[in-house]
Amino acid sequence: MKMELTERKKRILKSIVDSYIESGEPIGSKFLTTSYDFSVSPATIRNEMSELEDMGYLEQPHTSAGRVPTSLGFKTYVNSLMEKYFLTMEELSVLDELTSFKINELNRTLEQASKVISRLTNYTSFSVLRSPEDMALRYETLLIDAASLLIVMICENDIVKSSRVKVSLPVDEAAVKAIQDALNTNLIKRHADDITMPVFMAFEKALGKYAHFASDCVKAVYEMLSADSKEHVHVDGVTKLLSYPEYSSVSNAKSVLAIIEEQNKLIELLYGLSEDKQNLYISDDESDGILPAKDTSFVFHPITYNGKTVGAIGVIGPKRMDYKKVIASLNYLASGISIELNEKKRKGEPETIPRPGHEL
Amino acid sequence: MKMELTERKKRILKSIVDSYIESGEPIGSKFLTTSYDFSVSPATIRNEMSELEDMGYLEQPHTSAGRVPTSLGFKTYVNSLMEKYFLTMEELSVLDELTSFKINELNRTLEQASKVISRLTNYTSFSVLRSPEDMALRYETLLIDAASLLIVMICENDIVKSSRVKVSLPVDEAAVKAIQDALNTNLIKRHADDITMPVFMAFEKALGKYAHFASDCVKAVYEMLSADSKEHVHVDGVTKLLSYPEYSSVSNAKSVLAIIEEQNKLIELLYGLSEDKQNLYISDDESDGILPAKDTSFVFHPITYNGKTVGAIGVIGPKRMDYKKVIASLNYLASGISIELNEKKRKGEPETIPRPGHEL
DNA sequence: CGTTTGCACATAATAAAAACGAGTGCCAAA
DNA sequence: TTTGGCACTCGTTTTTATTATGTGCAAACG
Repeated sequence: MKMELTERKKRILKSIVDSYIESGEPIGSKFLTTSYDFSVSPATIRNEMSELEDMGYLEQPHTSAGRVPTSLGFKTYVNSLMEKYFLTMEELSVLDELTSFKINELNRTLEQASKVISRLTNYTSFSVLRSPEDMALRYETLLIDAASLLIVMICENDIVKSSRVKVSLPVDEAAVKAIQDALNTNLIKRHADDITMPVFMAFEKALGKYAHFASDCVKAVYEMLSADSKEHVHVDGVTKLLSYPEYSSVSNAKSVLAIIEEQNKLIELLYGLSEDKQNLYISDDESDGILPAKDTSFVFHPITYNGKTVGAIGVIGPKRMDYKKVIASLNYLASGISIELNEKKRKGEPETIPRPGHEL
Repeated sequence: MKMELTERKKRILKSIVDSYIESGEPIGSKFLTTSYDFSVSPATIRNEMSELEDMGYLEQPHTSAGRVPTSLGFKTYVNSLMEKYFLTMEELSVLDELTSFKINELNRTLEQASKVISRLTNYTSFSVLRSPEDMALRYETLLIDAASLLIVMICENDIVKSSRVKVSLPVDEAAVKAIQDALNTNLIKRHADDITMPVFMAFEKALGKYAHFASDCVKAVYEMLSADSKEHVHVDGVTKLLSYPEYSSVSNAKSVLAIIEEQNKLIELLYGLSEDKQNLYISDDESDGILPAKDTSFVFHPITYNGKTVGAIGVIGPKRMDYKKVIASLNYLASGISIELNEKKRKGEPETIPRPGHEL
């Protein structure tokens, strides 16, 4: 059955999705004619709706109800039907809170972004900071006192981690220097699992007469790496989900909360999608396997740094969420963060830019 | 109306609470006689129950139902009636996972503890890391390259933070040294808000000819302090709550989830209670103002370090939670963590303890 | 005087039946 | 191609009846 998506069908579909987003209730033919002025009778609309249903854009919860957009319906709505949303001044000022409150750590920036998004859209939001794979790594060491030294791990993407190492034998500057050199030649792998026994032994050997510090140092590095190499997920506004009728049944609420809590699922999903260059996921009722949450959709936007995707911010909500607003907000924030990152990078080079006065 | 809590009343109350914890349903007189062998008739039990109700230990949801313990009932149960719970070998091994996987940072230790507790008890768990107020503070600085330096903040309680400062004018060892000295004399206050304009100016003055670095450095310190001086809350096993019938109504679920999300409330509550030397909170239906969650209780256990309370781990669940198990688990874990902390402290002093072999 | 027995009363939970209403599908006519 | 009319379906709500459980009380018992 081949069929054309005529102008009128488009308009009807758009109206249905719009109305459904607002009300959450199935949309009937009569409702459409009264509130949208199609200058045709309900019966005509019914015919069109019937065809839209055959084409897979709509479906009926049951015989005697109005119609509801399918996932396909929502997707085409997002991709070609919905109008652009222009953020109001108030909304922009909410979003700008983030960038005005400058934070060095990407980690916390993303958390803040998530908070802001949730507040603005009234959906649950999340942020993911990817593990910085393949980024160059180097170490600095610092003598703190005779019993402890500090190992500083500096990653290409500005992230700095440090760990204080307490040792039982006295250390001195020379030892610290030796440790630094040994670290920088032997422990430059990015993942905690890369530190195998041979690596450890090579490191120990490189330390020479300071080999007795090897164990403590490697342990510290191992901890820093393993804390760093896992993705950091942050979720905000969980309770907001529960305000929407689609989650008024506890079983539904539970399934979506489970996803939120099982953050690995979320990460998996993001990875899968970002390969597809897609950034909208709508959970299908036929449960395509990835996520078992009914009537739920995910929208997210990647955060890039130097062309690489270093994270994402996004929104989780009912399938009928206000996509135009959500997408507009995510775009705005995400590009803001990405720009800031890149600027910071530029600023990082020693270029003798005139400093602004102190701001506190 | 003055009344004695006789032995038999105690036994009846205990039986009721035990049964109610298990079933979650109101307990009737007949049920008690059949399952507990009181060698009296239901009518006698009824009389006793009626008196227990007058005394405030029990209440009836409605006329034709069994009885349910009140908050007072639960409290007396926890304080004097319930038997001690002995953790099984399996349970101990779950708990011991935590200590076997040694982590340096208190922060992550508490998170892990929270995870373990949630898994073991099947309730929602949380951990709070208090802001380290009044702890001594000092700085180390490190030259990274001509365009950036590292400020390391070392706190008495082993927590080390660092921030890389990028500057536009070239720095050298002398400058770094000057910065370190200036920091250690002028910025030793613990809270971000303590950095006022006069403090900043004093710091700038102390820097002498390196005053142009002042702004960037103070900004970095400010960020570290403000990230540090707020409490860190971690919550685990949220979805587990929803399995209990008391949260099958969405409104109830929402109210308790709101608390979990509004972490400030949680912190407030903990502070309030730890002053009272109490560590059990049962949300009263009359809503005593602090927390508006029905049928919910909180149990937590402080984590101490050098006698000071540095945090807490705890459990949130239905009022009828399995207190004996929860309390036993919390005790075990919390004391384990506290001991480890204190040991680490001792180990920190240079005492030339023979090192164990490397463990990876 | 504490305990027991028996019975009436209250009420939540469950089930079944009835009335309602919103919306479609289809057909014949414009 | 569109429209009005109308029967039909099916979820929702309301009503009514039924059942079950546990208490409270009074009178009887040891």
